[in-house]
Amino acid sequence: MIDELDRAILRELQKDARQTNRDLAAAVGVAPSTSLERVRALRERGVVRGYRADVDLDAIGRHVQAMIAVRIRPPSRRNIESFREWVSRLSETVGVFVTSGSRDFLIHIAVADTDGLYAFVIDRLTQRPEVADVETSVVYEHRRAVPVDPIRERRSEGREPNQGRTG
Amino acid sequence: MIDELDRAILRELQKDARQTNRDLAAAVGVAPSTSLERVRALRERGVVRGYRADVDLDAIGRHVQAMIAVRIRPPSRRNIESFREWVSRLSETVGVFVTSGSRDFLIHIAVADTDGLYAFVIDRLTQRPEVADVETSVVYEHRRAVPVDPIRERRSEGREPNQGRTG
DNA sequence: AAGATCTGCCGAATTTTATTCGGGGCAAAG
DNA sequence: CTTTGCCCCGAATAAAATTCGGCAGATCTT
Repeated sequence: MIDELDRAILRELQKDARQTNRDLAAAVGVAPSTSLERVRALRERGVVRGYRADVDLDAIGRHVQAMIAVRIRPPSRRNIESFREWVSRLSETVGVFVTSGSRDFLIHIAVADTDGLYAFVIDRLTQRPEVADVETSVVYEHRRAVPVDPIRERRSEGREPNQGRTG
Repeated sequence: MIDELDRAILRELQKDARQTNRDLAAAVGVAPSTSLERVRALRERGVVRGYRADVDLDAIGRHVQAMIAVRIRPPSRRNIESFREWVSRLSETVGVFVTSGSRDFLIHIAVADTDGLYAFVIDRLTQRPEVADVETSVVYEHRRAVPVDPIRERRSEGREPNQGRTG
């Protein structure tokens, strides 16, 4: 389903999703028309959901990031989904993880300063009656990785990419 | 520093970082040459760090995601930085948060299945002597948000964008 | 208040890139 | 050994990015 050429393309598009198709083709070692077709297929199959700018939160005035663990009581579907929708829409929210374990949500937020962090917790979160418990951790650093490598790939029946002629 | 036009551009580039500059210009209501210049400036100033493809982890065979809280003992700079570098490079790792609070790291991973999750914890993490405590939470869902809106903006001396002539 | 100056926007011309499409090689199937 | 299918390639066309001279409005200067 996903061959080595696809993976190479995904790696490149993680590094720079806006590089020209010519550069992409050169980087992965195929003709531009080939990489164009592969990228189109990856999008159509939903492997690539889209392309996003990577914005420096500090540069747009959000100098403080935090991860907030929240417990919902009772953790009914109704409460979970309702809270998820609500928190996703807050302007402070950068990401939302719905989790198992002792906490139901991990909310990644970015705010202007520590006052903003405090205000988020005591003004926003505690507004919600289903929020039973909150634990805040300041995020000192956040790094993203490039998850494209094959993970203990189960042997698939798919063909490897045809190398064809090279001239 | 960041005016409303910049913010509109950032919002658009969150929706689709690969839309053509013409479309971007139309979406934010300026000429293509103007939006091109703005985007170039945003990149040069470091507001936009780059552009990344949004890859569906499930579609590339990583069916299980988890958030793993790790405590490092002793939490010395040496141990923290060494662990951060090491964990960032693992193929399972999607993101790494360095945090305050009772845990020093939050590691977002994506693996093939629950076996892979178990293996990550007992084979990888416990290999490291500085890892004192590990707590795993399965991630049922992960949503990203679009953090571009102004957050309690301090009044800055920057000029608002000149609207100029419209014809 | 009037002129000078600066900033940012515009639009046409040029350069670069994306996109399309017919054809060929390799591999598996018959 | 022939057929079939898949993937890749490269040239031609269409579309987009990029450059740049010039203008409008705001601010500064005198």
